[in-house]
Amino acid sequence: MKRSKIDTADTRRRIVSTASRLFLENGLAETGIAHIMAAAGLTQGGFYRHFDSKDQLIAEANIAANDEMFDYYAQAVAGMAPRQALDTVVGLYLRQSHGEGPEWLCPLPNLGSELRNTDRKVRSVAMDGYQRLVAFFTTLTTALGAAEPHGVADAIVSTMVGAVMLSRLAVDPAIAQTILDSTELAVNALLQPER
Amino acid sequence: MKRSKIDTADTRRRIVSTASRLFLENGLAETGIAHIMAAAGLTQGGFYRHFDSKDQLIAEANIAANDEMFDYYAQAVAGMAPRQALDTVVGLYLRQSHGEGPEWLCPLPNLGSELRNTDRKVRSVAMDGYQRLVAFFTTLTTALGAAEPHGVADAIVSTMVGAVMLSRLAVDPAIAQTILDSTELAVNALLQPER
DNA sequence: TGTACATCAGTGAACGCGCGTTCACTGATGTAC
DNA sequence: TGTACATCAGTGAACGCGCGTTCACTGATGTAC
Repeated sequence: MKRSKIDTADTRRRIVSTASRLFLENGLAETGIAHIMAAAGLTQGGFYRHFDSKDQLIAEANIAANDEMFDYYAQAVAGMAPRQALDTVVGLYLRQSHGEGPEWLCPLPNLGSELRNTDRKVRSVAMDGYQRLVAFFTTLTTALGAAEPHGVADAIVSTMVGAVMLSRLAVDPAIAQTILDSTELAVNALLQPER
Repeated sequence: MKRSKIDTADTRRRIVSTASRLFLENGLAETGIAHIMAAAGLTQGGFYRHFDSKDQLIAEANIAANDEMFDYYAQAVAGMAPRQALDTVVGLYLRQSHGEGPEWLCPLPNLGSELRNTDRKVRSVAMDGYQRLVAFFTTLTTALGAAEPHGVADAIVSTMVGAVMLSRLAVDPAIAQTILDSTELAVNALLQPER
């Protein structure tokens, strides 16, 4: 039966956020429409009242994931000095969905290689997330007086993305932890002023 | 009809190397058995004379990909001093299957997030590749007198894996190149002796 | 060394399954009067 | 404000398709004598 506009908008948001979580946890190919809709408390037939295709949902779910991560950052570093803000964000990124860490997941390390075989639209959403991360860190490295703020920001992002992807692939939790620890040391080293 | 033992072994190797290339280029889920067999000049029915399952082929294809990469490294750096060897391997890794670069692909950045949802066996093959990369770089950073050779090697590998994954996701080739360039700068910075 | 036969690599069709997508239907909502 | 009707969110079943896997069959190879 028809639903009120408010209910309809709620339902749509619920589908997107459920999908975002399932995609990030289990991968795009592993997560079917029927599974997403069931997890959102609906049946699969209703999906196409809200979205044209699975690809459209993938794009929106990635936008939502990025927005959630950056909103979290903005709140977490409000009022902090640049160096403290940078360390905080690196720590949050590396601890994403790891026990005590924040609950969001970044699409880049979690879906990375699967995103390569998607829509142009989805890829550009993913790269937007990348550019936002680099811009965020460039602001901080600039404030810290780095000689090449953009290059350092690029390197920090690549390192974090690689480290999170590898640590989630590791079967042995000790290896996963070592990877993350080495990344924090490396970020510190990259921020030492040039000699 | 039955084939000679030599032909049979040849066929098996051809299937593994064809599969390795297709998996790395197009992803595990995108690459079907029928597609692999056709690319190897066979029909899909013959697949199960050589392998028990697609998962077994994925594991073997990843082992083959790792072996090819490390054989290439061993040849490329033979006789080089540690610093030159390290720069050479970083350059080769970052230029994998990019125009002028080497033709192999490393499973970590190219299949990364897809490997997380596979067999325990496949995951451990992938992590073996990671450990071999770290061991390779640890030997070099130790020879270079780094204060924390293992930590630096870890960071170099995470950075390279993240950078290659991101550069392959980038729609814009200029961005892809910037990511790779920043990575070479970062590796240099990580190798500066501690102050 | 020659012959008769069992083996098994490879073929091509078929299997069941899960996927994304479509569709006829239901009935509360929102609108027109 | 009240009523009659069109809209459309959501249901549940069905669709076609491609996937991994199985199977009966073929005929050259390798083996036993």
